[in-house]
Amino acid sequence: MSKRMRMSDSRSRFFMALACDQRIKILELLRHKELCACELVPELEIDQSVVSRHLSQLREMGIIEGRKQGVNIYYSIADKRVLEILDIAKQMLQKLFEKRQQFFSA
Amino acid sequence: MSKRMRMSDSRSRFFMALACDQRIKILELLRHKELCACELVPELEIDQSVVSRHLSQLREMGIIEGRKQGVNIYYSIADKRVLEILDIAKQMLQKLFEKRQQFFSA
DNA sequence: AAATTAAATGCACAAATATGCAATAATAAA
DNA sequence: TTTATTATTGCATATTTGTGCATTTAATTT
Repeated sequence: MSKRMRMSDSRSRFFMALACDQRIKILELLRHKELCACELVPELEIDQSVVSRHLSQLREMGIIEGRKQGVNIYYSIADKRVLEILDIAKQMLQKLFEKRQQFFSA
Repeated sequence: MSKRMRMSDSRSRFFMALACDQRIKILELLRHKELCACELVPELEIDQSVVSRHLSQLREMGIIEGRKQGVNIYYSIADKRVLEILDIAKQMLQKLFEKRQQFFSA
């Protein structure tokens, strides 16, 4: 057993999957329509292999799912509740921003 | 600008604050009553300095807040919606677990 | 003032993460 | 079969993160 044991609880792993700009952007892009990796690459402006890995992570956590069609794999949100989480986080950050702004202008 | 630019979006930083066992445990401990760092140390079984840093991170994201009283700083949940997020994540993972178990026993 | 308790900070280090490049695998189209 | 397109995987690397130890700062108590 190492000195430090990170990521043993499932929820911390779940949130880790959301703790990345690109993956959040992927989820927002998938919010309304399914897309394949090759369509996501130009949007995210990172290497195709990196997009593939981000998609893997989200899929492993059951957040998205893939539908194979020909050479493509079309991804979509597997559990819509993740969108609820994204929305609550946005609200919380908005509130925090207002509170901090108020503090600095007082 | 470096080759890689992580963590520029506020939400990814927010989820990063939740992407750690100890910090989730802190939030669960604070769910019903406020506690000071010195009370959290024995529960988490990590160094006092580390607990202090975890608390800082959660506070910076507006998730918890501290109330100073004497030498102690009593921490509590600043925005209850984070508990909603924790609960939704738990539900999602439970569902995922059931789905995967079903898959492996089919 | 001195001692005590609590919290924060500087420093070093191991582990994890995101990334790009290159190569491979899988599938469809010619 | 060959070619083209798409997705995954192996490898190397820079950055980030979590951690502990030691020290410092802050506040109370003696």
